[in-house]
Amino acid sequence: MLTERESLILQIIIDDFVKTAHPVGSRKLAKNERINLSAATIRNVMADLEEKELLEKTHTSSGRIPSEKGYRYYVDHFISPAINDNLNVITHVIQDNIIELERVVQLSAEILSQLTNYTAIILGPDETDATLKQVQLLPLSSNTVVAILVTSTGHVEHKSFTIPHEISVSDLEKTVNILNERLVGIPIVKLTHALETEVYDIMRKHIKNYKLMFEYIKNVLTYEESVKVYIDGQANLLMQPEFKDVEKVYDFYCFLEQEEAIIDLLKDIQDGLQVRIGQENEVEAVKDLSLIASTYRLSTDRLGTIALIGPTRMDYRKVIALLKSLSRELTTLFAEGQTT
Amino acid sequence: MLTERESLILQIIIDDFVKTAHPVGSRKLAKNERINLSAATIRNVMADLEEKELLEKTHTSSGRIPSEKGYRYYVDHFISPAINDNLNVITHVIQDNIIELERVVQLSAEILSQLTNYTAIILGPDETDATLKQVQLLPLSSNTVVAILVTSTGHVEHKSFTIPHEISVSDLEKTVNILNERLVGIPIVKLTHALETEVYDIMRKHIKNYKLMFEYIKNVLTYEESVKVYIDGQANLLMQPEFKDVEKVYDFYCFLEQEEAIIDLLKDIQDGLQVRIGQENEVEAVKDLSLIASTYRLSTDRLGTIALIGPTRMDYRKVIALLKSLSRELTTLFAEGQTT
DNA sequence: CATTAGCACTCTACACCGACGAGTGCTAAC
DNA sequence: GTTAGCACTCGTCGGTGTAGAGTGCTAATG
Repeated sequence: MLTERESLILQIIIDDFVKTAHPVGSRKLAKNERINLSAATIRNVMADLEEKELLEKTHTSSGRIPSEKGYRYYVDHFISPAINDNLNVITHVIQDNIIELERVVQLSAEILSQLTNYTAIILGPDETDATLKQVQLLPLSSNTVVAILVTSTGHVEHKSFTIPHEISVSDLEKTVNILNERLVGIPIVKLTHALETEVYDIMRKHIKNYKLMFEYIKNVLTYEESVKVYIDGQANLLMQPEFKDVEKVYDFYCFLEQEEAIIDLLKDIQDGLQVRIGQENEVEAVKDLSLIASTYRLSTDRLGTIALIGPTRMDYRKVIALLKSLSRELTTLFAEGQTT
Repeated sequence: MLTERESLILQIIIDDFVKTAHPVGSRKLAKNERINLSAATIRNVMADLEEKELLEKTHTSSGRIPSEKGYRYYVDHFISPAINDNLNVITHVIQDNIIELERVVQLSAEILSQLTNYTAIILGPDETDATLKQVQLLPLSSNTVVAILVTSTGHVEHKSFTIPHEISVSDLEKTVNILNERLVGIPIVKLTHALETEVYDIMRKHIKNYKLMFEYIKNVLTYEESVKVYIDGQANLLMQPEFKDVEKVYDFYCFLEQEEAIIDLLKDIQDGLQVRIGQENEVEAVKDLSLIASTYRLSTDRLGTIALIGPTRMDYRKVIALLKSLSRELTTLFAEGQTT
């Protein structure tokens, strides 16, 4: 445990470093109004804090910078969990009283990244246990068809195909009927299986070109990614001094290009708010960045994730308050429906 | 016009500079097998080429680098328009004989960026003159609805809403029927107008909460962006030496974050292949990069754009061949439908 | 007359040096 | 316990010198 004085100094050092990105020295601290100690005393305290691994030096005679452990301490002890000012960030922006869910999420990412100057990532809910609500095959021209697949959660997937002449319109219609009869209500992930056990035989009886048709249907019903990823403010991080060398930028951008990696990073964010500082992240490309993540609730059983990525030197207090507020706001927004 | 010798030297200089990114000097050129001249002679030729503004120096005693005009000359004179090797880049990759259009386009962008190490941008076709094919409102739970809108071109748009209790399921059904009766076949851009002239009165007669409902419908039918943008290989450019300073990276990435800007950049790419070198681009953020763009045809009247962005020091020959080949390939792919 | 060898010149990249300043740790005095 | 003072460390910045790559010009050459 830290003494009162140590706490104060650690806090001021972090606040200062977050602002300036320069190591902070004892003289500078001594000038701070909140401290009435000489530089020498402060040096002693700083030495103690360094011994406790909360501070680091960049070289033997430099000022101190917070270590990751230092940030961790800051987050755990200096940020009151009670900050619950509802900032109404979103509600302020939505003038329209009609809420289009996807748009709201996208907007949230935008706002978040603009307000913080970090990179915002929002995941839609995991749709893996949704069930099939409806299948539709709509012919567009003589040889193209658009297939539309709706899940119980309102997720819509569509694919356009060019189809061979062997397949007739009436066969398409018949097939859709069969699918809707047999497959509605089945979990998305089990569709391909159900297709083979439930549908194949029926198709064989009623459809002329059933083999070819079956291949198409299988393709339509093959579910791909289950989570939607929204990113905003990618370029923001480039302005941070920790990104001055292109190497780091490259690693990070490669990471952002892979949706799976992003999902991987955020997969174990459960209820509540999490802060992961530097090495605490398991994903290599984020190991010298910090992640603040929280969940929001689209409906009782559909959880989305909302996150910010920035340098470890990050304004945790502000970001945490913001994210907390936003995730709460999103949840109530989706729960209540529109606010007339 | 250039002499034989000048042509050769210009060509070799550009080829070399494209490979190494270092200014090329006379001694280095003299060693090239394709040239049997002394360094001094070459220097004279280079001076001539510089006078014609095809070459530049980075400082008084440096080797030469191509100017933008030099690249332009290279592209116009040294790249035979006849390169028509069908590389079958796409067809090689699609093992599956079922073609999902959107996936193909996405895949193309991926392949293109991987093969070239530049950034690939593909635009879907302009959908502004498509007409409405179908509207659907599917209730998901007591207070959520998903609206699905299909155009004649197979474009599917969907929006999820939370709706107030005042609106009943039967009213929803009635509304959808009215919409499909009255609006199918109308161009997307004119939907909001048609809604007010054609539908409002009918709704008033048949729907209980017609005013509120109308607001929702209006929202559903409001068309947003008309062109889809696929980007791949954003990070690629970071490896190019011309991106070593973060400033440039920042500008470029800000550009990529704005879809409108991208569409703006590519809007006047018409039939055929275009090469825009550096300043030839009108968009500020791309003024020191080069753009190679071509069109592909999804169906008779639906044109998409496929483009590569890289440094002006670019392997034009390779890129042009590749893009030509790919755009042709896409066009035939979509025209023929699947190749069984 | 085109080509080439030679030479003086220019400019960059790089390493090195020294001064300066910010900061530390330690010790002795308050 | 706190502070002033001092020696010491290290990074930054400007200047300086050298090596190397490259040029332009001129005079010699075939």
